[in-house]
Amino acid sequence: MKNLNIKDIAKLAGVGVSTVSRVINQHTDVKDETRKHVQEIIETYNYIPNNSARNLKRNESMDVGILIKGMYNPFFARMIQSIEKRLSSAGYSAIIHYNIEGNKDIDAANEFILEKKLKGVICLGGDFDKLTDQEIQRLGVPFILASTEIPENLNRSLFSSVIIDNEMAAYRAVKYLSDMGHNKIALITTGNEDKSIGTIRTQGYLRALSEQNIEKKENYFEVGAYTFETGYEAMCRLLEKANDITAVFAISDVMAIGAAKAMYEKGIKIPDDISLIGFDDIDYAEFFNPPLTTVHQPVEEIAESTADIMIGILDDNLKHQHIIFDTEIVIRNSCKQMNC
Amino acid sequence: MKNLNIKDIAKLAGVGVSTVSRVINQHTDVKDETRKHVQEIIETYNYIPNNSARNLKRNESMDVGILIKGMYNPFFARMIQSIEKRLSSAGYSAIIHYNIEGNKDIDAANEFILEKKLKGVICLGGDFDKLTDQEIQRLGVPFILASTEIPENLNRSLFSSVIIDNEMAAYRAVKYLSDMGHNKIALITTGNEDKSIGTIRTQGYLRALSEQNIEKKENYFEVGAYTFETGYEAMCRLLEKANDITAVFAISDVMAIGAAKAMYEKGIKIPDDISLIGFDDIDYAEFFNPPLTTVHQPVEEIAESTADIMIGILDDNLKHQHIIFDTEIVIRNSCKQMNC
DNA sequence: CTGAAAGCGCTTACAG
DNA sequence: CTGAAAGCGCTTACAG
Repeated sequence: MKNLNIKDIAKLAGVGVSTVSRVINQHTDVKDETRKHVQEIIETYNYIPNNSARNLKRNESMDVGILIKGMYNPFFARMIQSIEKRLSSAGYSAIIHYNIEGNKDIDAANEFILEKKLKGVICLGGDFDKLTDQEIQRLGVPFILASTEIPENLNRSLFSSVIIDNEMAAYRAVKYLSDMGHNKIALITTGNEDKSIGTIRTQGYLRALSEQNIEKKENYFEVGAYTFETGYEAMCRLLEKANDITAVFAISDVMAIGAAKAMYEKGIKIPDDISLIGFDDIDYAEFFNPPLTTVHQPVEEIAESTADIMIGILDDNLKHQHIIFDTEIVIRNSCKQMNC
Repeated sequence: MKNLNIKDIAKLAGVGVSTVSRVINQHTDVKDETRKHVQEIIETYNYIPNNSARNLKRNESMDVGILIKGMYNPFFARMIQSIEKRLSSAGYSAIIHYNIEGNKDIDAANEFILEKKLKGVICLGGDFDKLTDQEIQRLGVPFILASTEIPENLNRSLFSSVIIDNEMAAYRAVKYLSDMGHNKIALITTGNEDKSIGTIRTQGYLRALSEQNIEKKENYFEVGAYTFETGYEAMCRLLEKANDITAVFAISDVMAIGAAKAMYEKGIKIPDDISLIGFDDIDYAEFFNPPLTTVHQPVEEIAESTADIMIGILDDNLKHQHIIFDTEIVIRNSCKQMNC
């Protein structure tokens, strides 16, 4: 069964293709009678316009692309919803595209723009380590990076960014433990494949140690990969090689919770024996037992700012801007003052 | 800065557009020298072919679409990865599309097929309540439903499905509680907006009660919406209106964990005071405290079967089939024998 | 091995 | 209010 095209419908309806097109696109300048008739034909034959052809011909859309890397990020679903809502109340539509791991993000953005004739692109996550000014300029539309580390060498006037200060947040988390009297603080971080966020959070940990004059110990380090299992395994290794630790900072809640499992299995009580602090404040954190002390990510705010910047640039020729949200530690019960 | 098209590249390279096209598409019949030269021009000018034009012109692709409804489903990310891997080792590519809530799934499938010239479509989740044979036939390509309830009135030879028996699984979960001596078993399910899975699991609960001659009580029912918060709130209400319950069956782990939080807050111990059983066996279930007894979803198996059926139909003219996976209860520590 | 030309299915001036 | 025609950027026979 061959699919009908606009020409077939025009013939069936006894009108020109332009008229069918006008009906499809809800143009007002069609006689009511004609419109109804064409609509009937369309429904009867279940005609669906071909999007490729539309995109190809169309000079312009009202669409903003959301390019996502990292399907597992627990925040992205909520951020997308929030961004989508704002964009649409400003008259724009969001088109979501998940970029495959291993695909260069800036190239994906470019293709996305060309194919969908996008008005702008928002990136959630992604690796822009080697991004150049030239590459950004080539996009030709407003470009916003959200929740990803941005290279320092870039010309800031070419793009926007909405992030948190990961280094500072990690610093504060570790400082918090230190202030509670801990000086044997292990770190569960991510490995080399994660070039951005994990590395920066590790830097915050190191700065806190050095400012508090706490010696950095090699055996206090372990590496996972943003999953429960790897957090669990990392903690098992830590308990083997560093049985004197009194606190653990995991750079993601998911890994923190995996680590907690390892402790329970060994009969180690949180926070009585070891204090545990995570990062992200995912939904689970609050519901974990004991509720997990962690660094809160202002997910809604990031999403809303991102959308607002895009809309601002598109509507008012607002300039590009760079927003860094402050983070707060959410104190729950998984950390405890050291006995003196 | 205008974007270059294939014609511009052809001119710049001093060749015809067909040659550029051949280079882009890795056809073998181009002189090495020519190919290299064209490739250089493409890189220098950072030419990116327009996908809309390609899709429009192309008669056929080697792509299978994965149409997803419900970004929050914790399993879909893993399923997609698994399906993608299998498809690609059979020579097909997966194209992922997230359908927006409120959009009719069968229409989205149709558009998707037309636009991308898909060889087949796999649906993860989605609502096919009112699907008709005619609508399936109109797609014109193999159609597989995975992890979603399928209407009974459909002609089974027109599509495939890979699911678990949700009714039986829920039945067993409740039977398990009953076998442990519980007969005051509350249910946290989903509301009317969830027409498929929630309703079926509720039916399993009801059948277990009736077969065990346990009276169904209105005040043992509460409704949430697949989130922690709604699970928590549902449990709070349950504790108000049904303080004699000894067990709770939540139709999703996420809600079960929310419910657990409510119990902790009230000083109710799991499983000593109330037993708790969930559904899904999400990663977190094992790491919860106490580890959550739940119904395991064979996620990998569902994904692999789905991919294999698609490949089979595409390659060997295999027929459509309907697979129902058996589920097992994973016994952890959140349920306890009643004292007699 | 290469190029000119037709055509994929639309939208949009343009003319009426 | 309506239709014929050009053209979006590609791919693919076809001819050489």
